[in-house]
Amino acid sequence: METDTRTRILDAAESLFVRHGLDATTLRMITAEAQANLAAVNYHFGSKEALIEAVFRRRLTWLNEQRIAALTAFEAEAKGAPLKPRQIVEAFFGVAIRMAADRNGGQTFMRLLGRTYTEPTDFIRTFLAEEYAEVIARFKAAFFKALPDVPQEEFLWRFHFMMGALSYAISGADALRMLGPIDDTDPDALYARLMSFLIGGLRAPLPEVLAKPARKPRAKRAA
Amino acid sequence: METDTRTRILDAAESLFVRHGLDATTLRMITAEAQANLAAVNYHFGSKEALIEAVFRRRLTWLNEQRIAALTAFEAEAKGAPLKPRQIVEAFFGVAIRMAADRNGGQTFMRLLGRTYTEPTDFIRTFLAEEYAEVIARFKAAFFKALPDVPQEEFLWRFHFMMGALSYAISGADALRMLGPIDDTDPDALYARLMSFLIGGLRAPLPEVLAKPARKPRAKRAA
DNA sequence: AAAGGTTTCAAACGAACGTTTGAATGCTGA
DNA sequence: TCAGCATTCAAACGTTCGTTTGAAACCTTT
Repeated sequence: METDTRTRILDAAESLFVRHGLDATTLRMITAEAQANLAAVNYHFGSKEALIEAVFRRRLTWLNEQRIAALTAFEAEAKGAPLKPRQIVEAFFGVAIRMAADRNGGQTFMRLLGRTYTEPTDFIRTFLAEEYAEVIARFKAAFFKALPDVPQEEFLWRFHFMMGALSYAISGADALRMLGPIDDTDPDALYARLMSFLIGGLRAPLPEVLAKPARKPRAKRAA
Repeated sequence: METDTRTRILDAAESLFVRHGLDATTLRMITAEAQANLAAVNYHFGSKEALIEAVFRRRLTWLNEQRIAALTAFEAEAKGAPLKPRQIVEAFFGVAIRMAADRNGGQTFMRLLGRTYTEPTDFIRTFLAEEYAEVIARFKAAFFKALPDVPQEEFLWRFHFMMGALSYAISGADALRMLGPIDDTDPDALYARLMSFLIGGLRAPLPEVLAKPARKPRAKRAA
């Protein structure tokens, strides 16, 4: 066998989680694809939950380190001056898009990660919150410094929307095909498209609802 | 009992699907919350899959009818002239946001819907594609007419990104809390924020990768 | 080559799942 | 009032899940 059992299980689990979801993927499917014995999962990882965490940790830790490294590089270059929003977006989302383009497993993993942000399962939420704590703190600080005129709450929402766009850009390939025939094989084009969209949304004029009017501020008769 | 068993099951299922996901929600949890017998699900719906479809169909059909009605109203008003992009965005995303603000079940449902776009399960994908076919066709046509200068493929991607932002705006409330303490109780503010972001992204300048350069068009040394 | 620790394996475990059954109960129209 | 259909109910069905077990196989070290 080329690689050891532990790695083969991680690869098979990652791939199957993307295709069928976490719950619908059984240990029997995983061990079959990994050409390992059923008991191997519990031997090497302890439980299915622990396996899931291991699958995420293997790449997510690295991804967030890359993000922080990219941000740190920009900050060193700026010598204390605020960064340009485009640079911060690049450090956070660009790194992710690039990892999603990596044929060596990164692609599979990012599709999994994208649809896991909104996963309701408790232990996953807790796990993700821990893994993201540092990177979120760093990027929040950088953005607040770069956009001092944007209210912080306003920015957090926009960051949230940007995460949604990223998530769909990466893992919504199937949902995308619902819209019509489309080419999603060119990672450079995807990178350019998403960055352009994100910057556009981030720099959009602020909505004028910062103070709440009477009842319905803009009750358009649309529906 | 106030409502009939069928409706109580639909309500309980909807609520539990949001909290635990489709797979992790068992028929026993549903019937317990609905104060119904376990066999009632199979009696009234036939199977768990059929129940899931019923939960979605109950509100999704209505939502898409509202979207088409809103678009039709704008088009009648415009008398053959292209709509303003803002109007089309309003008709598609505004209606969804408004439904997500509706306390009477719509809120719960939209959170469920948001995280189901990327669901990998086959029968759900097929079902959603059918439910969306008409509304997608109508809105694609309207957008192409309104933005003749934007390449169609480019627009489809932006529409896809916008769906991602909408999805997170509605169902990513938990993921949002990862970013810090934030108020997501004001639907009018959410509406204004998302619309502003979406229009900004939609109208962003086109990326300059429409023709593919040599190898790496912008290989920034970011990471 | 024997010992000791690590990894694999086939088999089985109890628990929980969706579904089915057949009898009991409720409701409606003649 | 009572037949006839619709609904509810407790119980059980067969399956599949994650996990455990104890022996076999493998690999290293002396």
